[in-house]
Amino acid sequence: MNKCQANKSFHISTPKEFSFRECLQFLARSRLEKLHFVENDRVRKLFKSAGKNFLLELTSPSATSIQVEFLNTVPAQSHKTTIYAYIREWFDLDTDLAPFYKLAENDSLLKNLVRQFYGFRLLKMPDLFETACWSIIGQQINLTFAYTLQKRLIEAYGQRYEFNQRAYWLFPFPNVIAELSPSDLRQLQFTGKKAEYIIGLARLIQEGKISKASLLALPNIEAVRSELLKIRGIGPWTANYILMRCLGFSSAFPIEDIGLHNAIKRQLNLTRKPTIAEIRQLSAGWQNWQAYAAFYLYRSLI
DNA sequence: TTCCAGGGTAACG
DNA sequence: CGTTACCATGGA
Repeated sequence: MNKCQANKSFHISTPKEFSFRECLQFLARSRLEKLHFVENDRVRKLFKSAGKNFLLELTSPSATSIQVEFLNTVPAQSHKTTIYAYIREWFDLDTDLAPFYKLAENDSLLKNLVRQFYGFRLLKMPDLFETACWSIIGQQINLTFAYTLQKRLIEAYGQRYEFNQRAYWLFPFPNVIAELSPSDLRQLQFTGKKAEYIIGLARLIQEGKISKASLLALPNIEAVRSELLKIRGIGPWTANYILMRCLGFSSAFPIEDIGLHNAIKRQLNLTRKPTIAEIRQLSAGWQNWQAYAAFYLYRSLI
C-alpha cells in the first residue's frame, strides 16, 4: 500500500494474472446497478467504515497496480487498512490464478474462456446480507428483473450519499429490513415468499444467529453449506452462490444454475442445455477451481 | 401469445 | 419418500 498525493490516494499492487478492464466489464454489466458506478475505465463505490462514508474511485494507472482515490474525505490510517483489505477481497487479489490457467489449457470448456478473459477475477461480494439478498432476489427470474428489484430495495431502504450531484448508495442494513413486514416488499413487486425470506434472513443476522464470521469459523465447506441450507429461502443453488461469491470457497459450484447451463450450451455449441450429469463430467477436473470456472462461464454471457 | 428466467417451498399422492 | 403447483414479472 503505497501512499501518494498527500494521502488522498494509495496504490495496491496487483498479481500477475490480473486485468482491471476485464473486472470492470463485469461490474458494468447492468445499467441498473446501484452499488457501484463504472465510467471511463474507473469504478466508484461508497464504502462505510466505522460509521463514516468514504467514496472510493478505483483506476488502474499501470498493469501492475490499482489506484484508490478518496473523493469526499481522506480516511485515517485505520480506515485505510480496512479499505485496503476490502478491495483485495472485492477483486480477489490474493488468489494465484496460475494453477487454474494451467488446468484450463487442457479443458475443452475453459480453454477459450481463459484466453478471451485473461486476468478476469471472481468479483466478491464481501457482505453476507447483501450477497444472500441478491441471490434470493435472483431466484427464478431473469437478471434484468433481478437488478430492478435490487434497485428498488436499495432506493427504498438503503443509505444515500450525494457527491457532485450524483447519488451513491449503501445496501440496506439488516436492522432496517428486519423491521419490515412482507407487504412492504410486496409493494416493490417482490413475491410474498421472497419478501418473507429476506426479512427472515435480516432478523437472523440482526439477532446475531448467523454471521459471516460464524460461518467462516466452521471446519469445512460442507458444514457451512448445511448451515446455510437451514435458512428458509436458501436452497442448494443459493447456498453455493453464497459460498462462491461471499465466503471465498473456491470449490463451490452452483451446478443447478440456469445461466451456467446456457453458458455451457453456448460454449460447446450444443443444441440443448447440458444435463446435470453431463456438467458433472465436464467439471470433473476442476477440483478447487469450480467457483472460478463458473464465474468465467458467467462472464461469457455478458 | 407463449415460454423461460443465475429456485425454493409447501402441498400433495 | 418423489412429484407438482405456485410464485410475479420482463424479455425473447
